[in-house]
Amino acid sequence: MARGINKVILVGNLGNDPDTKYTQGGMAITRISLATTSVRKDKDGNQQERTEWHRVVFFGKLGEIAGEYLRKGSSVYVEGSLRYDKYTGQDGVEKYSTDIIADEMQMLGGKGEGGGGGGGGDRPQRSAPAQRQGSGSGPSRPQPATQQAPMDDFADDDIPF
Amino acid sequence: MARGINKVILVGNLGNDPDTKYTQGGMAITRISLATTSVRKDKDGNQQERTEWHRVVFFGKLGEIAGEYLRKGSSVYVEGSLRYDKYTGQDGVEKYSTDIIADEMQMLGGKGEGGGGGGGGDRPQRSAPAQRQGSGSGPSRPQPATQQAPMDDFADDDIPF
Amino acid sequence: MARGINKVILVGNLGNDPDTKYTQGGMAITRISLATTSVRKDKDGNQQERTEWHRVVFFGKLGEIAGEYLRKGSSVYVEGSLRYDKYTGQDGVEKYSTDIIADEMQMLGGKGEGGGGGGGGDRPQRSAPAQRQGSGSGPSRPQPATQQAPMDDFADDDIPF
Amino acid sequence: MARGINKVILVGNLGNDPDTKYTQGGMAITRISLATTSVRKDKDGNQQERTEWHRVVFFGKLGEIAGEYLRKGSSVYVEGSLRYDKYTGQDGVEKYSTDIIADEMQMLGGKGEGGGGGGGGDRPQRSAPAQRQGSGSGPSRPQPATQQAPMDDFADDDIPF
DNA sequence: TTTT
DNA sequence: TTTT
Repeated sequence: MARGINKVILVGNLGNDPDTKYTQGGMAITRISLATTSVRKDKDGNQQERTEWHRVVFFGKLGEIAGEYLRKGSSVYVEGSLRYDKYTGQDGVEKYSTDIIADEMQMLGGKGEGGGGGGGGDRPQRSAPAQRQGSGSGPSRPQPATQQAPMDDFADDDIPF
Repeated sequence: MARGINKVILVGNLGNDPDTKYTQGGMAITRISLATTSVRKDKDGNQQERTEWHRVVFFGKLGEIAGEYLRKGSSVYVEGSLRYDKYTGQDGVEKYSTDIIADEMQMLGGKGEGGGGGGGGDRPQRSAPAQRQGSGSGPSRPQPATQQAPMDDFADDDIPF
Repeated sequence: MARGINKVILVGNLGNDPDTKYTQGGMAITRISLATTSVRKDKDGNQQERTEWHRVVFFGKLGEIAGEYLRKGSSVYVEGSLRYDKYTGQDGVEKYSTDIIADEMQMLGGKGEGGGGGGGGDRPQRSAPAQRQGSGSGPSRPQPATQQAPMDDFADDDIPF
Repeated sequence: MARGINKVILVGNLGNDPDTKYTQGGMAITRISLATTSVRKDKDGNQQERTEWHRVVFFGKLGEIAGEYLRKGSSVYVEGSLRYDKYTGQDGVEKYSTDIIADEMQMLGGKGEGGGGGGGGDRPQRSAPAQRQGSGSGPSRPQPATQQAPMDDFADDDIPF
């Protein structure tokens, strides 16, 4: 049984096109970088902005939809949970990453929306991924994420807890 | 104006007593480490548990209340927003931290509840902090948190965005 | 595809024991009345309390768990969505009801917790409902709920949208 | 102190232009009717849609912003709490209403967005309400809301709990 | 890196 | 009554 609640709700814009990969078992894993901006007045009365860049991960069916319909600039609602990971970088140094594992998504329009797009968290008929990419195959765009974490070879087991 | 929604909702238990410090201006900053556990069945049908340790930060009035009433083991509801920071460690290496900046809190009872306690996000009359601790004063308990970030000297400006 | 987000998050206490019924198809439908209280200071500086009584409905597996483990006084976290219904009362007058259709639940302890209880939103092994109750069977406790709506005969189709 | 959590999160579209009134003390009270639609497959495999119409109320500053920037068709994020009211209709019959008392709002664009609009939950400089309407003054558009509740004369005290 |  |  679960103990506790771990819930994240985001509405923001993508800083880049989604990055979709597939596990050896064929499960889609799509990553996006999502901006939310807040404002406060500092003590001098000036407007101060601060943008957080959230690393959001979509698995499976949701990963396919996200990869197909979201684009740089898209506005999206995401619901999910926080996952903290620890890994050893190529430089041998321990690093930490924070991801939001999405379990619900809804497109909200906004600039960057692809051509025929539409989509949503519950889309009934959607096309299959255009093609399977083996891990490591294809040009892997640089990740703009705040916290870099490697994500190259997936087991099918690499799913959100 | 804010652009986007950045909201976190947690219900979990404290891994340690809260850690309260005060800015030079007297503002309380309380940190807790909050556990949430989820379960899934792996492909062999075994129950697999995974615990996330969230770093939650309370500022000002909420920081005083959290520091006074929460204890190791306490169960608490927290609402806040995600903040990602980047800093240079003492070893000169760039590091990243993720905090949940709380803006609402509610005690839920459970083990670890202090003596007369009570408290809540809106508690009307509460006592002032017992004493000011200069930064760095006192034994700083080891944090069970996933991601270590230093937090020693605060300006009064060091408040959530 | 869904259009929009309709989400409710509650933490509160049950005003009565749960009321579980079963559809002809054997699906459990459990209703609880959940209290949340807020406080504000009125203009005279007096504390003013106000309690909302939420009608929460659990279907299926969650309905069985809720009926088995929740009790009057139990503290519980509920996540769900709002559903507004319109029906004609026995007096021939049109009436309206508002329900929260739960899709997640988590017990938080507190007074009223049953004997061996435990439970949670994801409990793996739980016993089947002790017995089927035909609609109308058994003493139907008075509901403290704000808005009364009849709920006697269910089709198996009477499930949350 | 508050006991419990009572939180609603909505993303939807307005079915009509907002309805703004002012209390005698000059506080804005804006009401909107917000649609969220969900879909499920019935047992015959057909897509079944269901739309909920939420009555959302904005008070004070937020009421002014909502009244000024939202329009029929606008897409909006709303966060608030549930409030159930009971009143006696003009026919002498007791009735019930459910409102979401908003405490955060964010425009999401979409059709129906007014002219120069913009706005958001935190908008720094915004114009004052065009004019004060005494209660009862002006043609009060019919409310499209699901549950009708009278709302004519406000005391300044008529604010969310 | 987004967006308004 | 909205929207996709």
